[in-house]
Order: sequence, then C-alpha cells, then structure tokens
Amino acid sequence: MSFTINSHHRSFKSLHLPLKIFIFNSTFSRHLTSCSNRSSNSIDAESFFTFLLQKSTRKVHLSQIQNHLIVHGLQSNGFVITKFINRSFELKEIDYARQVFDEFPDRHVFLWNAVIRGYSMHKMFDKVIEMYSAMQIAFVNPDAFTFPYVLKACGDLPELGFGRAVHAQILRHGFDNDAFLRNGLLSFYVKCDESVSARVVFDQMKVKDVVSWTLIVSGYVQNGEAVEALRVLRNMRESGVNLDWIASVSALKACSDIGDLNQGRCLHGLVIRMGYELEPDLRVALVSLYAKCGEATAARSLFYEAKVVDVMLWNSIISGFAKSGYASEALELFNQMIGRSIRPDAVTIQSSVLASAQIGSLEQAKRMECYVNASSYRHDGVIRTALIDMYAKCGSVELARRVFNHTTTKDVVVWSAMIMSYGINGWGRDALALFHEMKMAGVCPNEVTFLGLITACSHSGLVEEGWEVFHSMRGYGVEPRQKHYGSIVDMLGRAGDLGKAYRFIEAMPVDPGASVWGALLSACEVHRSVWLGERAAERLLSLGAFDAGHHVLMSNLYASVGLWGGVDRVRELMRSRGVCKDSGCSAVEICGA
DNA sequence: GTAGGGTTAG
Repeated sequence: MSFTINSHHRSFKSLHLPLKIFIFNSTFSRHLTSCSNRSSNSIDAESFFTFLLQKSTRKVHLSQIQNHLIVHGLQSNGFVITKFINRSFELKEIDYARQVFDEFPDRHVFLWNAVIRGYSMHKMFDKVIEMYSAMQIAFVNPDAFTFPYVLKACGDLPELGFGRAVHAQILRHGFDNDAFLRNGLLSFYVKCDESVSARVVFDQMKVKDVVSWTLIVSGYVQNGEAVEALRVLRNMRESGVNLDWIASVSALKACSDIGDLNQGRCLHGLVIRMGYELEPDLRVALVSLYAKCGEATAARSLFYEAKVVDVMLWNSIISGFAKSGYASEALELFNQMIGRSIRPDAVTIQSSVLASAQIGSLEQAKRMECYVNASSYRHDGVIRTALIDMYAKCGSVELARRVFNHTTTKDVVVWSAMIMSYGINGWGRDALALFHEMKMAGVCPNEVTFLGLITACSHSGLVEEGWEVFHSMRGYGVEPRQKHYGSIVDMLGRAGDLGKAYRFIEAMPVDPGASVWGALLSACEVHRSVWLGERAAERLLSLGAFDAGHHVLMSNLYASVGLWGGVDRVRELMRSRGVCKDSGCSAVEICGA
C-alpha cells in the first residue's frame, strides 16, 4: 500500500487523533495504523482524511470520521466535505450524504456538483434536477462540470422542456464553445428523440469529434433510419475522423437493423484492421449482426472464440438466432447456458420465450412458462408480454389469457399483446370486448393496440368494425401509420373487395409504403386478380421493396390463372436479381413430440 | 469528477 503525503494549499496543524476510537473493524484499523506509523509527526489533514474516506466501507466509519472532522475543526473545510459526500454516495449512503450537504454552511459549486454527481450515479435523475434548481435559487453559478450531469438527467427522464432551459443557461453562462458540453447537449436531444434540435446542435459544432459523430449516427439508428446512419458514417470518414470501437458498434447495429450483411462484413474487416476485434463489447455487436442475418456459422465461431463470454454475448446469439429462423438453435444455446450455471437475465429469457414462440410447439411453450415461473423474473412485465405472445403464436388463446389474467400490473403493452393474441387467432369479438375492458381500466391505447384491433377485425371478417376502429384512432390521439393502412388493405383484401382496397390506397393521405402494396399483392394472389396484382408488383419494384416473398406471390398468381409465360418472367426476374426463395417450412406437433 | 455503443416483449 502506498500513501503519499500531498502538500495542499491549505495550512494545517499536526493532528493528534485518538485513533483507538476508529478500531471497530480490523481492516479499517490496519489502514489507520499503517497510515499513522508512516506519518507520525505532521501529516496533511486533508490527505489523511481523504485516505481514511477511501478506506471506509461502512456508514459507521463515515460517522466516526465526521466526528473527528468536528474535533479537528475541519467541519467547514469544503475540500474534505466534498470528498466526504462523494464517498458517502459511493457507499450508497445517499440520505446521509444529503444531510451532510444540507448542514454545510458554505456551499461552493464543488459541493453542489458532488451531490448532483452522487444522485446521477444512483440514477436519481429527478433529484439531480431538483438540486440544480435549488442551486439556482441559492445563486450559485454552475460550472462546466455541473451541466453534463444535468443534461444526462434531462435525457434519461426524459425532461425535454427542462433540458431546453438548461441549454439556454449553458449559453448564458458562456459555455457555448465547450466541446464537451456540446456533445452533452447533442446526447440530450438524441435521447429525447428531438432529431431536428440534435441536427442543429451537430451542424453548429465547429469541431466534431468521434463522439459527436457517434451520437448523431446512433440517433438515426434509434429512429429506425439505419440507411441515413450509414450515410452519415461515410461523411464522418470523409471528413477525416476515424472510427473507434464504440463508433463501430453503432455502425454494426445499423447494418444488422437493415440486414445489410455486405456492409456489415466490410465493417468487420475494418474493425480487424484497426485492431478492435478482441474488444469484448464489440464482439456482441458482431455476433448479433451475423446471428440476425442468419449467418449461423460466422456467429457461432465469433461466439465460441470470444475471450470474454458474458451474459450479453449469450443474449446476442440467442436473440439473433431467435429472430432469424434458428429458433431451435437459440433454445439449444439457452439450455447450454443453464447447463453451465450461467444466470440468464431478463433479456435472455425474453429472447428464449421468443424462440419458443417461433418454434410453435405448445409443449415447449409450457416448459418455457414453467422456467419463467420458477425464476425471479416471473413478475417482469416484458417477459409476461412475451409469454402471452408466445402462447398466441402456438395457437393457445386460452393459455395466453391465463398469463394475462395472472399479470398484476397491466400496461398498454400487455393489453395490446392480448388483443393481438385474440386477433391473430381469429377471435375478433373477444379482441373488441377486451379493448372496451382496457378503456374501462383507464389504460390509453397506442398505435400497437390499434394494429391489434384492425388485425383482429381483419382475421375475423369484421369489416364494419375494422373501419370503425380505424376511423376512431385519431380521436385517441393516435395517427394511423403505414402498418395500419396495410392492415386495412389486408382486411378489405381478405373480404374480397379488391376495388375498395385499391381506392383506399389511392385516397391515402401519405405515400403508400411496401407494407400497403404487399398487402394488396397477397390479396390479389388469393383472389386471382392479375391486373391489380401487376400494379402492386410494379409499385413494390419502384420502391425497391420487391422481395423474395413477393416474387413467389406473383409467380403463384400467374400460375393460378394459367399464365405460364408470367411464371417464367418472374422466375427469370428472380434469377437476374439474384433472389432466392426462402425455404419455407411448417411444423405439426403430434402428441407433444 | 464531465459526452458516445452493444443484447431488450406487443
């Protein structure tokens, strides 16, 4: 152990501490003895107490130290008290730290920062904001270290209005050229989904470092604009800023979001050239990319060759496999994990429940529910939602409902999942009744609730009711989106009213997207409407969204009316565009096997 | 003592 005696600017007297009083803990007293032996005559009071604070591990140590500060007249030494407050927060003695602060007469900005930092450390963001406000009332000027914590609090809560006011105060206090704070502001606007303000802050930056670029890239990724994110990333490299490993993580996430395996592979190569391939957290992003894109071999080798295998790495491969048609592999890995006594977390379980849903086996679903019920996550809202969805996908509305009934706190997501469960299984009336019940319970519907309701009407032939739901959305403050329009087209198409579906698309207030034309195309396939099907296919082609499934629909449509020339044209198109038909499969469970 | 990332239900 080394203990250097610092010479601080403050003067001090030789200390005569009755050290025996400190002897309540052998480790703590050992430090004290060692310390006092080394500096027997005169020691720096501040350094001594700083050292003591570092070695204290319990509240009783803190209160002993506090007593001695008083004895030695250091109770109003701001330097020591700041350290004292920092250590109290580190030891999770939050109320105690606050009490010391409240009782301190001369509150310098450092002291305020210590309390604000402490609350931030414990994610008590409302307290951060409360202290920042109190600081202003006390006429203490914040410094460059105050704002980052306050901005983080505003971003995490999120508290857009307050954050905007903080932005104004940063300008007023003359910190507008502080590069660190500009990145903090950017982070705040990104977290609040304020892409316009984020962009303004970003564009006004004189110096954009890799952090600034990473923030704006992750903002686009968060917004579902992965293509734009990758474009910005190219700009970054063109402007001479190199990717570091964190920026690479965001870039890889953008690739996996849009399934751009080629660009992902290029980035992987770049990452290797830059020497980041062993970075454990980057490996999570790589495994996730390959697993989500269905590159099972690549994902596995990266996984098994990893030096650090933490829960997140397990999660990345399990959830990636669950989403890319490798559900049984995902469950196999989940079992391996349990076999090796590695504790799954909520994300692991969510992903494994999803994998069970994809498999579609009721027996597996029941096993999964048993596992959840025996775990500490049995009341986790997200996992209960996943269980409801799982049973619905395995065809058991009753078991989904049982999970729903046993869920104590039902948020809008849980209600929506149950409505969707009824919907996809054709229990339209029950979905509508549950929606009514949900409103009675005072829960506000969101866009997914309406998607579930329209799906329910669509799958049950309740066309009138579906229209009614669709037209009522805005009354609940929910703007219809592409998926809702697509779902209505699907509903009209299933009912055989292709003309009405087409007119509905024509009258849409927003440009119809791929989901809308895709819904029309599949309705055309069912009802053998070649003319309209060709219109839909043309639009999908021009949107660049004519995928393998659409080729198959078109080919089947031509075949169903005997237009074999059309079938050949589609086949030729598939060959020329390098599209492969995804191998489809269906599973039937017999006696639980 | 200050800013960026990855796994995550409907």
